Amino acid sequence: MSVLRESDRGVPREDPREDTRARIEQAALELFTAAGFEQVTIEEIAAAAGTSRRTFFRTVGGKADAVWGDFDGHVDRLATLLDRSGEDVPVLTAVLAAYVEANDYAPGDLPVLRQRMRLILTEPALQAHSQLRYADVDRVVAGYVARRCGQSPTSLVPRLVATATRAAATTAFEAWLSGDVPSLAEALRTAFGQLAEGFPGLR
Amino acid sequence: MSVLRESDRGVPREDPREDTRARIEQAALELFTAAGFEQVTIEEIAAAAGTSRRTFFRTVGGKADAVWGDFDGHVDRLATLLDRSGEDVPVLTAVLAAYVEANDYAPGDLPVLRQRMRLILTEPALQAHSQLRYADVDRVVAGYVARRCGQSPTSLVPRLVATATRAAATTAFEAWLSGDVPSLAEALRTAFGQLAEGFPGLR
DNA sequence: ACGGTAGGGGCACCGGGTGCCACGGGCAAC
DNA sequence: GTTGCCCGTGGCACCCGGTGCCCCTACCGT
Repeated sequence: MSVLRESDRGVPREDPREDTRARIEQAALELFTAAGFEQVTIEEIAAAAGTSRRTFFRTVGGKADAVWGDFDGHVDRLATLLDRSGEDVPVLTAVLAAYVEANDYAPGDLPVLRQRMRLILTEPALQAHSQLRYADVDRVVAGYVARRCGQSPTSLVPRLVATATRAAATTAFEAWLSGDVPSLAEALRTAFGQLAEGFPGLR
Repeated sequence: MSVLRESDRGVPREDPREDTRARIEQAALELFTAAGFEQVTIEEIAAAAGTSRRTFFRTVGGKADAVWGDFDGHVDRLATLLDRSGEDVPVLTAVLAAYVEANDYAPGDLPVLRQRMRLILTEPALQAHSQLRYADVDRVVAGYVARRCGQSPTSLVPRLVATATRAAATTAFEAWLSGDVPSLAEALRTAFGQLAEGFPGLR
Protein backbone atom coordinates (compact mmCIF):
# COMPACT_ATOMS: atom_id res chain seq x y z
CA MET A 1 0.00 0.00 0.00
CA SER A 2 2.26 2.76 1.22
CA VAL A 3 5.93 3.29 0.50
CA LEU A 4 7.73 2.54 3.72
CA ARG A 5 10.83 4.53 4.54
CA GLU A 6 13.55 3.00 6.67
CA SER A 7 14.68 6.42 7.77
CA ASP A 8 11.91 6.86 10.36
CA ARG A 9 13.61 7.84 13.64
CA GLY A 10 17.11 6.98 12.56
CA VAL A 11 17.10 3.27 13.36
CA PRO A 12 16.47 0.91 10.39
CA ARG A 13 13.31 -0.68 11.77
CA GLU A 14 13.72 -4.10 10.06
CA ASP A 15 10.11 -4.09 8.92
CA PRO A 16 9.28 -7.81 8.57
CA ARG A 17 6.87 -7.05 5.75
CA GLU A 18 9.46 -5.25 3.66
CA ASP A 19 12.01 -7.90 4.49
CA THR A 20 9.97 -10.77 3.07
CA ARG A 21 9.08 -8.56 0.09
CA ALA A 22 12.76 -8.06 -0.68
CA ARG A 23 13.47 -11.77 -0.35
CA ILE A 24 10.59 -12.66 -2.65
CA GLU A 25 11.52 -10.09 -5.31
CA GLN A 26 15.13 -11.15 -5.33
CA ALA A 27 14.25 -14.85 -5.60
CA ALA A 28 11.75 -14.12 -8.38
CA LEU A 29 14.23 -12.06 -10.35
CA GLU A 30 16.89 -14.75 -10.15
CA LEU A 31 14.58 -17.61 -11.03
CA PHE A 32 12.93 -15.72 -13.90
CA THR A 33 16.30 -14.81 -15.34
CA ALA A 34 17.63 -18.34 -15.00
CA ALA A 35 14.66 -20.37 -16.26
CA GLY A 36 12.26 -17.94 -17.95
CA PHE A 37 9.11 -16.31 -16.58
CA GLU A 38 6.58 -18.95 -17.63
CA GLN A 39 8.67 -21.88 -16.43
CA VAL A 40 8.87 -20.70 -12.83
CA THR A 41 5.91 -21.38 -10.54
CA ILE A 42 4.90 -19.24 -7.60
CA GLU A 43 5.49 -22.14 -5.29
CA GLU A 44 9.11 -22.33 -6.43
CA ILE A 45 9.62 -18.62 -5.82
CA ALA A 46 8.02 -18.86 -2.40
CA ALA A 47 10.21 -21.83 -1.49
CA ALA A 48 13.36 -20.01 -2.67
CA ALA A 49 12.34 -16.98 -0.60
CA GLY A 50 11.66 -19.16 2.45
CA THR A 51 7.99 -18.35 2.64
CA SER A 52 4.63 -19.60 1.43
CA ARG A 53 2.59 -19.27 -1.73
CA ARG A 54 -0.11 -17.35 0.11
CA THR A 55 2.37 -14.81 1.45
CA PHE A 56 3.79 -14.30 -2.03
CA PHE A 57 0.45 -13.09 -3.35
CA ARG A 58 -0.19 -11.00 -0.28
CA THR A 59 3.11 -9.12 -0.44
CA VAL A 60 3.77 -8.61 -4.15
CA GLY A 61 0.26 -8.92 -5.57
CA GLY A 62 0.97 -11.22 -8.49
CA LYS A 63 3.57 -13.01 -10.53
CA ALA A 64 4.24 -10.13 -12.93
CA ASP A 65 4.36 -7.53 -10.14
CA ALA A 66 7.32 -9.30 -8.54
CA VAL A 67 9.58 -7.81 -11.22
CA TRP A 68 8.64 -4.15 -10.86
CA GLY A 69 9.85 -3.32 -7.37
CA ASP A 70 8.55 0.01 -6.12
CA PHE A 71 7.30 1.30 -9.44
CA ASP A 72 4.58 3.40 -7.81
CA GLY A 73 7.33 5.34 -6.09
CA HIS A 74 9.02 5.77 -9.45
CA VAL A 75 5.85 7.22 -10.95
CA ASP A 76 5.44 9.50 -7.93
CA ARG A 77 8.98 10.77 -8.41
CA LEU A 78 8.28 11.49 -12.06
CA ALA A 79 5.14 13.41 -11.11
CA THR A 80 7.04 15.45 -8.53
CA LEU A 81 9.79 16.27 -11.01
CA LEU A 82 7.23 17.48 -13.54
CA ASP A 83 5.45 19.53 -10.91
CA ARG A 84 8.70 21.22 -9.92
CA SER A 85 9.76 22.04 -13.49
CA GLY A 86 9.65 25.72 -14.43
CA GLU A 87 7.08 27.32 -16.69
CA ASP A 88 9.76 28.76 -18.96
CA VAL A 89 11.24 25.45 -20.13
CA PRO A 90 9.48 23.90 -23.14
CA VAL A 91 7.07 21.07 -22.41
CA LEU A 92 8.96 18.36 -24.28
CA THR A 93 12.23 19.43 -22.69
CA ALA A 94 10.65 19.25 -19.26
CA VAL A 95 9.31 15.75 -19.91
CA LEU A 96 12.71 14.60 -21.16
CA ALA A 97 14.46 16.08 -18.14
CA ALA A 98 11.99 14.39 -15.79
CA TYR A 99 12.48 11.04 -17.51
CA VAL A 100 16.26 11.39 -17.36
CA GLU A 101 16.32 12.38 -13.71
CA ALA A 102 13.74 9.78 -12.63
CA ASN A 103 15.92 7.13 -14.28
CA ASP A 104 19.22 8.39 -12.88
CA TYR A 105 20.13 5.26 -10.96
CA ALA A 106 23.22 4.77 -8.85
CA PRO A 107 25.85 2.67 -10.67
CA GLY A 108 25.37 -0.13 -8.17
CA ASP A 109 21.68 -0.37 -9.02
CA LEU A 110 22.28 -0.71 -12.76
CA PRO A 111 22.73 -4.50 -12.82
CA VAL A 112 19.37 -5.09 -11.14
CA LEU A 113 17.75 -2.53 -13.45
CA ARG A 114 19.18 -4.36 -16.45
CA GLN A 115 17.83 -7.63 -15.12
CA ARG A 116 14.38 -6.12 -14.58
CA MET A 117 14.17 -4.40 -17.93
CA ARG A 118 15.51 -7.39 -19.81
CA LEU A 119 12.71 -9.49 -18.40
CA ILE A 120 10.05 -6.85 -18.97
CA LEU A 121 11.07 -6.22 -22.56
CA THR A 122 11.71 -9.87 -23.43
CA GLU A 123 9.13 -12.06 -21.73
CA PRO A 124 5.77 -11.80 -23.53
CA ALA A 125 3.68 -12.05 -20.38
CA LEU A 126 5.65 -9.24 -18.75
CA GLN A 127 5.61 -7.19 -21.95
CA ALA A 128 1.83 -7.41 -21.84
CA HIS A 129 1.63 -6.57 -18.16
CA SER A 130 3.91 -3.59 -18.63
CA GLN A 131 1.18 -1.77 -20.51
CA LEU A 132 -0.79 -1.49 -17.26
CA ARG A 133 2.17 0.00 -15.41
CA TYR A 134 3.02 2.39 -18.23
CA ALA A 135 -0.57 3.58 -18.26
CA ASP A 136 0.10 5.17 -14.87
CA VAL A 137 3.12 6.98 -16.31
CA ASP A 138 1.06 8.14 -19.27
CA ARG A 139 -1.60 9.57 -16.99
CA VAL A 140 1.01 11.58 -15.10
CA VAL A 141 2.64 12.97 -18.25
CA ALA A 142 -0.69 13.66 -19.96
CA GLY A 143 -1.83 15.53 -16.89
CA TYR A 144 1.32 17.67 -16.95
CA VAL A 145 1.03 18.45 -20.66
CA ALA A 146 -2.64 19.27 -20.23
CA ARG A 147 -1.84 21.71 -17.43
CA ARG A 148 0.88 23.39 -19.47
CA CYS A 149 -1.34 23.67 -22.55
CA GLY A 150 -4.60 24.51 -20.82
CA GLN A 151 -6.26 21.45 -22.30
CA SER A 152 -8.10 18.46 -20.90
CA PRO A 153 -5.88 15.49 -19.96
CA THR A 154 -8.13 13.34 -22.11
CA SER A 155 -7.81 15.39 -25.28
CA LEU A 156 -5.65 14.29 -28.16
CA VAL A 157 -2.44 16.28 -27.80
CA PRO A 158 -1.69 15.55 -24.12
CA ARG A 159 -2.39 11.87 -24.58
CA LEU A 160 -0.36 11.77 -27.77
CA VAL A 161 2.61 13.45 -26.14
CA ALA A 162 2.38 11.07 -23.19
CA THR A 163 2.23 7.89 -25.25
CA ALA A 164 4.82 9.07 -27.79
CA THR A 165 7.34 10.12 -25.16
CA ARG A 166 6.82 6.90 -23.27
CA ALA A 167 7.33 4.97 -26.50
CA ALA A 168 10.56 6.90 -26.98
CA ALA A 169 11.64 6.10 -23.43
CA THR A 170 10.91 2.40 -23.93
CA THR A 171 12.89 2.37 -27.17
CA ALA A 172 15.73 4.11 -25.38
CA PHE A 173 15.69 1.38 -22.74
CA GLU A 174 15.86 -1.27 -25.45
CA ALA A 175 18.84 0.45 -27.06
CA TRP A 176 20.52 0.75 -23.68
CA LEU A 177 19.96 -2.95 -23.00
CA SER A 178 21.44 -4.05 -26.30
CA GLY A 179 24.53 -1.99 -25.52
CA ASP A 180 24.31 0.20 -28.62
CA VAL A 181 24.57 3.34 -26.55
CA PRO A 182 26.90 4.61 -23.82
CA SER A 183 24.34 5.45 -21.13
CA LEU A 184 20.64 5.36 -20.46
CA ALA A 185 20.48 9.16 -20.23
CA GLU A 186 22.18 9.42 -23.61
CA ALA A 187 19.72 7.00 -25.17
CA LEU A 188 16.80 8.98 -23.75
CA ARG A 189 18.22 12.25 -25.11
CA THR A 190 18.72 10.71 -28.56
CA ALA A 191 15.23 9.25 -28.74
CA PHE A 192 13.57 12.43 -27.47
CA GLY A 193 15.65 14.47 -29.88
CA GLN A 194 14.42 12.44 -32.84
CA LEU A 195 10.86 12.78 -31.59
CA ALA A 196 11.05 16.53 -31.01
CA GLU A 197 12.51 17.14 -34.45
CA GLY A 198 9.74 15.11 -36.10
CA PHE A 199 12.16 12.51 -37.46
CA PRO A 200 14.21 14.65 -39.82
CA GLY A 201 14.86 12.94 -43.12
CA LEU A 202 11.78 10.78 -42.89
CA ARG A 203 9.25 13.45 -43.88
CA MET B 1 -4.47 -20.13 -39.14
CA SER B 2 -5.31 -19.00 -42.62
CA VAL B 3 -7.67 -16.31 -43.76
CA LEU B 4 -10.57 -18.02 -45.45
CA ARG B 5 -12.46 -16.20 -48.14
CA GLU B 6 -16.12 -17.00 -48.78
CA SER B 7 -15.79 -15.93 -52.39
CA ASP B 8 -14.18 -19.17 -53.57
CA ARG B 9 -16.15 -20.46 -56.56
CA GLY B 10 -19.14 -18.14 -56.06
CA VAL B 11 -21.05 -20.25 -53.54
CA PRO B 12 -20.49 -19.33 -49.87
CA ARG B 13 -18.99 -22.63 -48.74
CA GLU B 14 -20.32 -22.57 -45.17
CA ASP B 15 -16.99 -23.63 -43.69
CA PRO B 16 -18.02 -25.19 -40.35
CA ARG B 17 -14.81 -24.07 -38.72
CA GLU B 18 -15.25 -20.43 -39.65
CA ASP B 19 -18.92 -20.62 -38.75
CA THR B 20 -18.32 -21.64 -35.14
CA ARG B 21 -15.51 -19.10 -34.97
CA ALA B 22 -17.90 -16.35 -35.99
CA ARG B 23 -20.54 -17.50 -33.49
CA ILE B 24 -17.98 -17.60 -30.68
CA GLU B 25 -16.53 -14.18 -31.47
CA GLN B 26 -19.96 -12.58 -31.69
CA ALA B 27 -21.10 -14.15 -28.43
CA ALA B 28 -17.87 -13.08 -26.71
CA LEU B 29 -18.14 -9.51 -27.95
CA GLU B 30 -21.73 -9.17 -26.76
CA LEU B 31 -21.12 -10.74 -23.37
CA PHE B 32 -17.92 -8.73 -22.75
CA THR B 33 -19.67 -5.50 -23.67
CA ALA B 34 -22.68 -6.30 -21.50
CA ALA B 35 -21.00 -7.61 -18.35
CA GLY B 36 -17.31 -6.74 -18.59
CA PHE B 37 -14.38 -8.89 -19.68
CA GLU B 38 -13.43 -10.34 -16.31
CA GLN B 39 -16.97 -11.19 -15.30
CA VAL B 40 -17.64 -13.47 -18.28
CA THR B 41 -16.34 -17.04 -18.14
CA ILE B 42 -15.34 -19.11 -21.16
CA GLU B 43 -18.09 -21.59 -20.35
CA GLU B 44 -20.69 -18.84 -20.64
CA ILE B 45 -19.35 -17.75 -24.01
CA ALA B 46 -19.27 -21.32 -25.27
CA ALA B 47 -22.83 -21.90 -24.10
CA ALA B 48 -24.02 -18.69 -25.77
CA ALA B 49 -22.27 -19.77 -28.98
CA GLY B 50 -23.81 -23.22 -28.76
CA THR B 51 -20.54 -25.06 -28.42
CA SER B 52 -18.15 -26.33 -25.78
CA ARG B 53 -15.39 -24.90 -23.69
CA ARG B 54 -12.81 -27.08 -25.43
CA THR B 55 -13.87 -25.89 -28.87
CA PHE B 56 -13.63 -22.29 -27.74
CA PHE B 57 -9.94 -22.63 -27.00
CA ARG B 58 -9.32 -24.62 -30.16
CA THR B 59 -10.89 -22.05 -32.47
CA VAL B 60 -10.00 -18.66 -30.98
CA GLY B 61 -6.94 -19.57 -28.94
CA GLY B 62 -7.75 -17.71 -25.74
CA LYS B 63 -10.13 -15.37 -23.96
CA ALA B 64 -8.42 -12.16 -25.07
CA ASP B 65 -8.01 -13.36 -28.67
CA ALA B 66 -11.78 -13.62 -29.06
CA VAL B 67 -11.96 -9.82 -29.38
CA TRP B 68 -9.40 -9.35 -32.14
CA GLY B 69 -11.01 -11.12 -35.08
CA ASP B 70 -8.61 -11.61 -37.96
CA PHE B 71 -5.90 -9.27 -36.76
CA ASP B 72 -3.16 -11.26 -38.46
CA GLY B 73 -4.83 -10.48 -41.77
CA HIS B 74 -4.89 -6.82 -40.75
CA VAL B 75 -1.16 -6.85 -40.09
CA ASP B 76 -0.55 -8.62 -43.40
CA ARG B 77 -2.56 -5.94 -45.20
CA LEU B 78 -0.50 -3.24 -43.53
CA ALA B 79 2.72 -4.97 -44.60
CA THR B 80 1.50 -5.26 -48.19
CA LEU B 81 0.51 -1.60 -48.29
CA LEU B 82 3.96 -0.58 -47.04
CA ASP B 83 5.66 -2.85 -49.56
CA ARG B 84 3.66 -1.32 -52.41
CA SER B 85 4.35 2.29 -51.38
CA GLY B 86 6.65 4.25 -53.69
CA GLU B 87 10.22 5.17 -52.89
CA ASP B 88 9.54 8.85 -53.57
CA VAL B 89 7.00 9.40 -50.83
CA PRO B 90 8.52 10.26 -47.42
CA VAL B 91 8.69 7.44 -44.90
CA LEU B 92 6.36 8.97 -42.32
CA THR B 93 3.84 9.82 -45.02
CA ALA B 94 3.91 6.26 -46.30
CA VAL B 95 3.35 4.86 -42.82
CA LEU B 96 0.44 7.24 -42.27
CA ALA B 97 -1.10 6.32 -45.62
CA ALA B 98 -0.77 2.61 -44.85
CA TYR B 99 -2.38 3.05 -41.43
CA VAL B 100 -5.24 5.05 -42.93
CA GLU B 101 -5.91 2.59 -45.73
CA ALA B 102 -5.56 -0.49 -43.54
CA ASN B 103 -8.17 1.02 -41.22
CA ASP B 104 -10.56 2.13 -43.96
CA TYR B 105 -13.53 0.06 -42.86
CA ALA B 106 -16.90 -0.12 -44.57
CA PRO B 107 -19.51 1.96 -42.72
CA GLY B 108 -21.37 -1.19 -41.78
CA ASP B 109 -18.33 -2.55 -40.00
CA LEU B 110 -17.80 0.54 -37.88
CA PRO B 111 -20.15 -0.47 -35.01
CA VAL B 112 -18.31 -3.76 -34.47
CA LEU B 113 -14.98 -1.95 -34.71
CA ARG B 114 -16.15 0.50 -32.07
CA GLN B 115 -17.19 -2.37 -29.83
CA ARG B 116 -13.83 -4.11 -30.28
CA MET B 117 -11.71 -1.02 -29.70
CA ARG B 118 -13.77 0.11 -26.74
CA LEU B 119 -13.09 -3.22 -25.05
CA ILE B 120 -9.42 -3.27 -26.01
CA LEU B 121 -8.80 0.28 -24.81
CA THR B 122 -10.94 0.01 -21.69
CA GLU B 123 -10.58 -3.45 -20.16
CA PRO B 124 -7.23 -3.74 -18.36
CA ALA B 125 -6.65 -7.37 -19.29
CA LEU B 126 -7.25 -6.60 -22.95
CA GLN B 127 -5.16 -3.45 -22.75
CA ALA B 128 -2.30 -5.61 -21.50
CA HIS B 129 -2.84 -8.27 -24.14
CA SER B 130 -2.93 -5.64 -26.89
CA GLN B 131 0.77 -5.03 -26.42
CA LEU B 132 1.49 -8.47 -27.84
CA ARG B 133 -0.64 -7.83 -30.91
CA TYR B 134 0.79 -4.37 -31.45
CA ALA B 135 4.29 -5.83 -31.28
CA ASP B 136 3.54 -7.56 -34.60
CA VAL B 137 2.55 -4.22 -36.11
CA ASP B 138 5.70 -2.61 -34.76
CA ARG B 139 7.87 -5.30 -36.31
CA VAL B 140 6.28 -4.68 -39.71
CA VAL B 141 6.67 -0.90 -39.53
CA ALA B 142 10.18 -1.09 -38.11
CA GLY B 143 11.14 -3.44 -40.94
CA TYR B 144 9.81 -1.00 -43.51
CA VAL B 145 11.57 2.00 -41.98
CA ALA B 146 14.78 0.01 -41.74
CA ARG B 147 14.58 -0.91 -45.44
CA ARG B 148 13.95 2.68 -46.44
CA CYS B 149 16.78 4.02 -44.30
CA GLY B 150 19.26 1.24 -44.90
CA GLN B 151 19.46 0.45 -41.20
CA SER B 152 18.89 -2.63 -39.08
CA PRO B 153 15.26 -3.21 -37.96
CA THR B 154 16.58 -3.47 -34.42
CA SER B 155 18.39 -0.14 -34.39
CA LEU B 156 16.98 2.85 -32.58
CA VAL B 157 15.35 4.95 -35.30
CA PRO B 158 13.25 2.24 -37.00
CA ARG B 159 12.01 0.97 -33.67
CA LEU B 160 11.35 4.47 -32.44
CA VAL B 161 9.35 5.36 -35.55
CA ALA B 162 7.38 2.12 -35.26
CA THR B 163 6.45 2.56 -31.61
CA ALA B 164 5.81 6.28 -31.91
CA THR B 165 3.54 5.95 -34.95
CA ARG B 166 1.69 3.10 -33.33
CA ALA B 167 1.26 5.21 -30.20
CA ALA B 168 -0.13 7.94 -32.42
CA ALA B 169 -2.52 5.49 -34.07
CA THR B 170 -3.73 4.23 -30.71
CA THR B 171 -4.31 7.77 -29.50
CA ALA B 172 -6.21 8.48 -32.71
CA PHE B 173 -8.41 5.47 -32.01
CA GLU B 174 -9.09 6.77 -28.51
CA ALA B 175 -10.07 10.17 -29.86
CA TRP B 176 -12.30 8.55 -32.47
CA LEU B 177 -13.99 6.46 -29.79
CA SER B 178 -14.73 9.43 -27.55
CA GLY B 179 -16.35 11.15 -30.52
CA ASP B 180 -14.06 14.19 -30.43
CA VAL B 181 -13.23 13.80 -34.09
CA PRO B 182 -15.27 13.35 -37.32
CA SER B 183 -13.63 10.22 -38.68
CA LEU B 184 -10.93 7.71 -37.87
CA ALA B 185 -8.89 8.75 -40.89
CA GLU B 186 -9.05 12.36 -39.75
CA ALA B 187 -7.90 11.42 -36.27
CA LEU B 188 -4.98 9.46 -37.71
CA ARG B 189 -3.96 12.40 -39.90
CA THR B 190 -4.12 14.81 -36.98
CA ALA B 191 -2.06 12.60 -34.69
CA PHE B 192 0.55 11.82 -37.36
CA GLY B 193 0.69 15.50 -38.25
CA GLN B 194 1.51 16.45 -34.68
CA LEU B 195 4.12 13.72 -34.54
CA ALA B 196 5.78 14.64 -37.84
CA GLU B 197 5.99 18.28 -36.85
CA GLY B 198 7.61 17.43 -33.53
CA PHE B 199 4.74 18.86 -31.49
CA PRO B 200 4.98 22.52 -32.49
CA GLY B 201 4.54 24.83 -29.54
CA LEU B 202 5.79 22.28 -27.04
CA ARG B 203 9.49 22.64 -27.80
C1' DA C 1 -18.66 -51.62 -46.98
C1' DC C 2 -14.33 -49.59 -46.03
C1' DG C 3 -10.78 -46.56 -43.95
C1' DG C 4 -9.28 -41.83 -43.44
C1' DT C 5 -9.79 -37.37 -41.81
C1' DA C 6 -11.45 -33.25 -39.53
C1' DG C 7 -14.48 -30.81 -36.26
C1' DG C 8 -16.12 -31.36 -31.94
C1' DG C 9 -16.86 -32.88 -26.97
C1' DG C 10 -15.39 -34.87 -22.44
C1' DC C 11 -12.02 -35.36 -18.98
C1' DA C 12 -8.14 -34.74 -16.14
C1' DC C 13 -4.65 -31.87 -14.92
C1' DC C 14 -1.72 -27.64 -14.15
C1' DG C 15 -0.97 -23.03 -12.50
C1' DG C 16 -2.33 -18.21 -11.22
C1' DG C 17 -5.27 -15.82 -8.05
C1' DT C 18 -8.63 -15.12 -3.95
C1' DG C 19 -11.46 -15.69 0.30
C1' DC C 20 -11.56 -17.59 4.67
C1' DC C 21 -9.98 -19.25 8.92
C1' DA C 22 -6.51 -20.46 12.20
C1' DC C 23 -2.10 -19.98 14.42
C1' DG C 24 1.50 -17.49 16.82
C1' DG C 25 4.23 -13.73 18.41
C1' DG C 26 4.67 -8.98 20.00
C1' DC C 27 2.61 -5.34 22.67
C1' DA C 28 -0.32 -2.57 25.40
C1' DA C 29 -3.78 -2.35 29.27
C1' DC C 30 -5.30 -4.15 33.38
C1' DG D 1 1.43 -12.13 35.01
C1' DT D 2 -2.58 -12.43 32.50
C1' DT D 3 -5.58 -10.83 29.28
C1' DG D 4 -6.82 -9.16 24.93
C1' DC D 5 -5.54 -7.24 20.60
C1' DC D 6 -3.22 -6.73 16.18
C1' DC D 7 -0.48 -8.25 12.50
C1' DG D 8 2.27 -11.22 9.66
C1' DT D 9 1.89 -15.67 8.15
C1' DG D 10 0.41 -20.32 6.65
C1' DG D 11 -2.98 -23.75 5.18
C1' DC D 12 -7.01 -24.90 2.74
C1' DA D 13 -10.61 -24.80 -0.57
C1' DC D 14 -12.21 -22.91 -4.51
C1' DC D 15 -12.60 -20.49 -9.13
C1' DC D 16 -11.07 -19.91 -13.68
C1' DG D 17 -7.99 -19.80 -17.84
C1' DG D 18 -5.38 -22.95 -20.53
C1' DT D 19 -3.62 -27.64 -22.42
C1' DG D 20 -2.94 -32.59 -23.47
C1' DC D 21 -5.22 -36.70 -24.39
C1' DC D 22 -8.76 -39.75 -25.94
C1' DC D 23 -13.05 -40.71 -28.15
C1' DC D 24 -17.03 -39.86 -30.98
C1' DT D 25 -19.23 -38.74 -35.22
C1' DA D 26 -20.06 -37.08 -39.75
C1' DC D 27 -18.42 -36.68 -44.20
C1' DC D 28 -15.14 -37.98 -47.74
C1' DG D 29 -13.17 -40.98 -51.55
C1' DT D 30 -12.39 -45.69 -52.97
